[in-house]
Amino acid sequence: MTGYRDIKEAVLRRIHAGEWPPGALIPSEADLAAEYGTARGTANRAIRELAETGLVERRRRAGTRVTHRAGRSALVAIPIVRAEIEAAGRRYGYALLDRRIEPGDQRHIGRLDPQAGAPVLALTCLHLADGEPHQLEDRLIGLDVVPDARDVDFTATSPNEWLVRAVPYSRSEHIFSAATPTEDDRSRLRLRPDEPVFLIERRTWLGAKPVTWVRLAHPGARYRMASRDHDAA
Amino acid sequence: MTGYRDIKEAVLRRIHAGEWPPGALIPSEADLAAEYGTARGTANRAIRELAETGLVERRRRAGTRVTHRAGRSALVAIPIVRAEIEAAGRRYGYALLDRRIEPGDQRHIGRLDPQAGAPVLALTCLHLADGEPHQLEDRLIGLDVVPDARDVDFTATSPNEWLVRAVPYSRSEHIFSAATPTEDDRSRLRLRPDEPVFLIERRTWLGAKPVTWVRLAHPGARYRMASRDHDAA
DNA sequence: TTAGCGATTATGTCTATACATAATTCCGGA
DNA sequence: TCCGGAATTATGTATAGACATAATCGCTAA
Repeated sequence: MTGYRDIKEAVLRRIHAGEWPPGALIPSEADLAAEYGTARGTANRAIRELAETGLVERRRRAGTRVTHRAGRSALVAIPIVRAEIEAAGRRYGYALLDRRIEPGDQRHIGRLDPQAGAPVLALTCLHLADGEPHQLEDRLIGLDVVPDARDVDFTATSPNEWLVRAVPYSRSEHIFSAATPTEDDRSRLRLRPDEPVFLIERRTWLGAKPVTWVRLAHPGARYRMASRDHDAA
Repeated sequence: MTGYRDIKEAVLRRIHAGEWPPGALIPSEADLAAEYGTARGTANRAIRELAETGLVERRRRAGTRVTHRAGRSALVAIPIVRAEIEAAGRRYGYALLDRRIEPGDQRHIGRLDPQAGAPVLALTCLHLADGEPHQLEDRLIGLDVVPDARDVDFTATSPNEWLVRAVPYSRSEHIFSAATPTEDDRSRLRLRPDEPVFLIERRTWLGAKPVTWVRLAHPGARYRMASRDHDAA
């Protein structure tokens, strides 16, 4: 039985083999269905999924063409720090360094962007791997959007772990960069002289409302974020 | 007419509204189809696509549950440097700094991993934004896999632009990190004292054969890579 | 020559039905 | 009580047929 996966793999193989170079028109769904002896729906699903990964582009009436691979995307998984450390076979440690409730004001503009006056929970925590500082987390949580956060014991549960379980979100934004560490970074992450930090800034929203902002600082020389992407199949 | 998009949006909305919190079981395809007055295939496509984004998880017989958002993935687009610079409204500049053909040996292990003895094209180029150094590119191309690269004039076309047009690939891997610059980085990127670099390392394969390895160094203080992800819809 | 319109075509989506497959539940026998 | 197999159930996939929609092609008339 030929399934949509078989057609997908076959077309993928033929593209990689150079049978259809970038820009070339591949056979129509009807032709592929006839060639592989399936219903058009099966060929449709195969080619539709290839189009979703960006390998081909489809237009009604004009047919399906192999994409010129400008600006392909990579799927980067940003793991929960604890899972990441444990997956590497290291012992996870966690400490809450600071907890404050502040009125939302100018200080938070460009980060959480809270409604004026809405209270903001500010947390600072440290994640350790085998006792070594691994990630310094500075977080803001909008208490108007997530009132429950006020009563959580963040000495026991890290904000990340609590949030992903308790609060849904609809949109997120990540910024990656390399930076010269602040004095805080330097002492809390016990950085070597001149060691840079790898920064991830993440903001998440639920609808239009900002849920949380977080700055994650890692010892740059000791941190790597990896991703793999496939053409599917 | 209710389409699969409508069901997708409706379910998404109900999850965000808290009707089905993380871990909760959502109605079966049959129930959703009945509720929205469609065929099961339509509900199937809606929920299947939500599962592809990681919002829900599906298991045969056990049903569909809202995901506990541990380790969600963000889709990070890694743009072609020229497009990135021009999109920011800046003038793109490019220079080839070095070009060599070397026999593949130990030096390339862990990077391109070429077949022993296969020739390797090594390129160093600089990408500029408004005349300022923006990205330093060190690249290895396996000439056994991509023989055409030997005859390309890389003073006119950057390797990236040529490769994405001319060579398909089936798999890629990215590593992001922050690092202390090498002496080369420092002089060629005209870094300020103690300014770190933001590094992207990418390797791509065609089937089992390594196509290219590249190290992209950016002035850390002046470079940011951003991504946005949505729940779809 | 060309503007415009209808025919054509490939993709997009939906339907109803069918069978496959994985996983849980239930029930009976040892 | 515990084990194993059968029934049940939700998802996974395929089918043939139908109509919608976008875009192109080609013909006709101005």
